[in-house]
Amino acid sequence: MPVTIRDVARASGVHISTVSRTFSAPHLVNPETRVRVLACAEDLGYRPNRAARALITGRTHNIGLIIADIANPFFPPLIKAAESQARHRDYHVFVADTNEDAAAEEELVHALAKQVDGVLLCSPRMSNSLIEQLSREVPLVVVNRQLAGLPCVLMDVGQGARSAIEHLARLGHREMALLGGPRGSWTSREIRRAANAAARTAGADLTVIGPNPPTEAGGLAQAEQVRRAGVTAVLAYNDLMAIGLLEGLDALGVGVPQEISVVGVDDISLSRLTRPKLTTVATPTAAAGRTAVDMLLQQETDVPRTARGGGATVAVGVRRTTAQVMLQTELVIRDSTGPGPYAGRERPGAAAAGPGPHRRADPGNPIVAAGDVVAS
Amino acid sequence: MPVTIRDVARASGVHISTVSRTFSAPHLVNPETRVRVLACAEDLGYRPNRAARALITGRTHNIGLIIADIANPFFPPLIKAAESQARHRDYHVFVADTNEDAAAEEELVHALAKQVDGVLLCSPRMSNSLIEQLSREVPLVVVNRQLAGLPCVLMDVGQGARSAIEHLARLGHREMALLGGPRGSWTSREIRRAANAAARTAGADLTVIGPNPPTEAGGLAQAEQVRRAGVTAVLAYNDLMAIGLLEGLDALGVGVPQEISVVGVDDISLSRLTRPKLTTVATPTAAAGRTAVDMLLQQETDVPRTARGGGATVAVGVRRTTAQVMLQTELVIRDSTGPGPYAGRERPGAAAAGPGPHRRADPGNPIVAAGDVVAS
DNA sequence: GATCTATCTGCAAACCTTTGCATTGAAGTA
DNA sequence: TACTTCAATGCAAAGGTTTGCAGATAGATC
Repeated sequence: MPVTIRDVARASGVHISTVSRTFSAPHLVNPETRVRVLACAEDLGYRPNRAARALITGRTHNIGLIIADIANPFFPPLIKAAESQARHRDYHVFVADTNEDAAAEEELVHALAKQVDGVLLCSPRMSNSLIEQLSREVPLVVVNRQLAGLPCVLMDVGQGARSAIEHLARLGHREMALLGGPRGSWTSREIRRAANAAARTAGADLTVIGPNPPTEAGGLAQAEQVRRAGVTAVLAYNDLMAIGLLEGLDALGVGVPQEISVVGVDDISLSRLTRPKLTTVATPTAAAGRTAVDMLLQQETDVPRTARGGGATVAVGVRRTTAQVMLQTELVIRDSTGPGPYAGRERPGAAAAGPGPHRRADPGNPIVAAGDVVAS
Repeated sequence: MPVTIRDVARASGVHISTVSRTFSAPHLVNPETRVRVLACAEDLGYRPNRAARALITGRTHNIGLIIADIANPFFPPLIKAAESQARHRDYHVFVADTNEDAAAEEELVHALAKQVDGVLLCSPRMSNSLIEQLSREVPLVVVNRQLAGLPCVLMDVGQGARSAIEHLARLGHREMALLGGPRGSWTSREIRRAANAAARTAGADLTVIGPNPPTEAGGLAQAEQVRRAGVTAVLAYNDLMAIGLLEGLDALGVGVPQEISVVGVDDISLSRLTRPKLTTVATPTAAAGRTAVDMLLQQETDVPRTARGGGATVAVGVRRTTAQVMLQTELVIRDSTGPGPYAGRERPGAAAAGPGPHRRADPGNPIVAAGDVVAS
């Protein structure tokens, strides 16, 4: 039933290799023949079998995109940017969701390995060593996690957390809490590290609550805990949790930002819709998606697959350049943060929320830190 | 570099066919041999090449899932349900997003065709005839669109729209508006049809505004228009638009539900977070995802691929059973609807929002309408 | 001891392409 | 005319796997 290259060859009276070339190397075939073949192909509804083609060329023109949780609105912009970038380069993106499950991640990488030319691993939850091991099976680009020797796209959440804490300190907050993210998240560790340091510098106390599932429910569940902690400001691992917290505090009758200020991370579109509107650290998700695709495809052209090669084994210690890209974040001040108990006191220059920094439209220009790494 | 079945065969001193059987038909190989082969495979890190396997078996154990817009929170529950159901059946799901673009849809079906065993087409925007044509290339299950001769999973949005209009009429509204969805959407047409009929029955006027992009921005953009229409109640094509409208009305200083009542469709999780909380028609998205996967896999076992068969062409007029499943929807009354200008007047029994129907946890039990269809 | 069975394994074709090399024929050059 | 050059096409191997068939070995039966 499915029409193959052979059918087209028979119909147009040429050899299958000519049909093949009509599609993959048109300049090698006589224009007259070409039109005839194309007509027959069109007639029969022939489409080259990509799997068979991949088997011999070693190129599928597909990219795998593994995501911790599609339901998290943080990811769609990244996905869409990756898809659009890939499309421009004549690639397709297949997305898969792991439900924040490390085992599912590994499973998916294996499943994708031979069906794609590379995999974008977003916010992985598995261990570094496993990632390294998998990277030997299929080209990998890691997003939101730093790994020596592997190409990574990072967002400077550390800087973001620092800005957030400084913003809160300037507003006169001293007792703060950090609503931590999920276990195994590099981003969560970065935020905690930076927030701790910034709090110390600002002379503020920071209570860490967590780890928590990075969802609205995760934030909601800790509202009581937050109130009991006696803090006047909270930085949440992401907007979803911040929004859940907003809800929880509202249910408890706690005023935001009158009694407690809340800051999120990500600047998902939803954060503009809550009441109060959420102050948050904007992360350049779209730029991350684009960059990740570029890095993957770059890697592909650097190290062409040995499709036909066969014979010689690749020498150990091949020099491979792996870049690590760090994208900038930015604090967006909205309505969920307000003056704290120490506003205007002691710390000169600590005014109420002034006309703070503003969100630039998708920064896009990375601070690049590239390095040569000797592959194993 | 990539280790193949041949390497394992060499290492364990057996023929490649034995290695193959060790994985795909273990009972046919001597236990001793099996453990030896498995040990070697483990040692070398061998994983069967799924593409090559698919080439000969005709089965990829992959399912394609084409989605109009991943950023729409309506879809993630459907995606996750489909993934989980597929996983139970030892299948993987690859998701692709089309940005509501009909051309991208077609393109993606072609790209996926030979790499998956079937495609789930969710809320397609392309024409019926094109869908039918594509269904000859790869098994298709259509979600959110009714097509004779193809397996479909539908949600009874007509019934939902009717309930919504009746609810509004009972509350004493007479002048209503419908915020239409995107062009090419079956769901949008269904809602309009049912809403019109229900409004007529209830003696209410219904102004249709649209078509609109099914996004928050789409709803926001029509807020002014809604106010000018002089209506006291609005039914929106989906929650996203309803939420945008809520925002827009708020900006215009129009009270919801005091001045205008708003109803959405979908019951996305966000609709519980807005202020006021959104009254909406809950659609069984998770059940739809599960059902669609089941129907696709059912179809697969009904019509096994002629992997080796070759010779005989399939007879024209093969009898194929295609089921159409209709899933129930349910009105969830929250805070965005309230009494209208005619509350308590004229229509007996029209009280203020009473303890209305409540959301059941994922109905899941479909009303099935199956039929035999003669395939072309 | 001969025959039969069951169990295990090997052989080779098949799936659908791509591609290096060989072949053909025509056009261009000396 | 004899030669080279070039464009267009065919040939056949290769890619990694599955699977029908046949061969081999061992044990069971008479």
